[in-house]
Amino acid sequence: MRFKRLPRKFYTRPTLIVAKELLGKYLARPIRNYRISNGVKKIVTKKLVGKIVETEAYIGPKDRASHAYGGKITERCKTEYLIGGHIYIYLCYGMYWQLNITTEKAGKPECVLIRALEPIPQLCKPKLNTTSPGLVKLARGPGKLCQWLKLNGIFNEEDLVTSKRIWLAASIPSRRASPKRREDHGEKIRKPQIVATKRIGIDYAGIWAQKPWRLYLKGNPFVSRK
DNA sequence: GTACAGATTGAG
DNA sequence: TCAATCTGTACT
Repeated sequence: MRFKRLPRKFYTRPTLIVAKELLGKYLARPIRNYRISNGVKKIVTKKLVGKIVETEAYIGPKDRASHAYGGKITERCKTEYLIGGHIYIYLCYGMYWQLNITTEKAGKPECVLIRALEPIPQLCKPKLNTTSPGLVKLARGPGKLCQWLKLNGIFNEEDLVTSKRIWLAASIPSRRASPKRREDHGEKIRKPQIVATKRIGIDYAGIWAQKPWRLYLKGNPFVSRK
């Protein structure tokens, strides 16, 4: 199976399970640019692909660190109440966009913050330069990854199950893959490979700040705050 | 209306 | 350590 998109049911499960299983999944982001050359409009397509290596779970309304704490609905956080599989993206500190993915059924304001990606050079178009020392910094951190993927408020409420400009897949394309192959669930991340720590930047949240809801792949150099 | 903190980041 | 600079909240 080649780059098959994660289905709705992947996202409509308990948030901590989704946050854990998002690790190792691939995020694809085709970018179409229009260039005018001699009065002729040309479409130039780029594509960025990265593996998710760090996530954080936000479980409102009980979670003091969640924007939906106490069940509040603001212009910003109302997106969190959509059914699992939608993008909740918001501006942090007035400068940096934060990419979240909603979980659970509609009306439950829970989501997963994507904190870091490992860019996959050979899957990007054009291919990334693997010798570049800047590769590791491209998407290490929630603000950085949105800059790299050119994500902003336009993507708020985007549906990852149907969107043509961003999606998630369990596995990467493989020439060896047979069409008859059984469903591919992608790279299996085993428990010892996952580190769970307290979330970053939410020390105001009392006991909720201590919850081990930040998850990342052990030893992965693309994880933030090393 | 004003004041201030925040799921960040890079410069000094 | 600090400041960039929007959004939400708690005030005046």
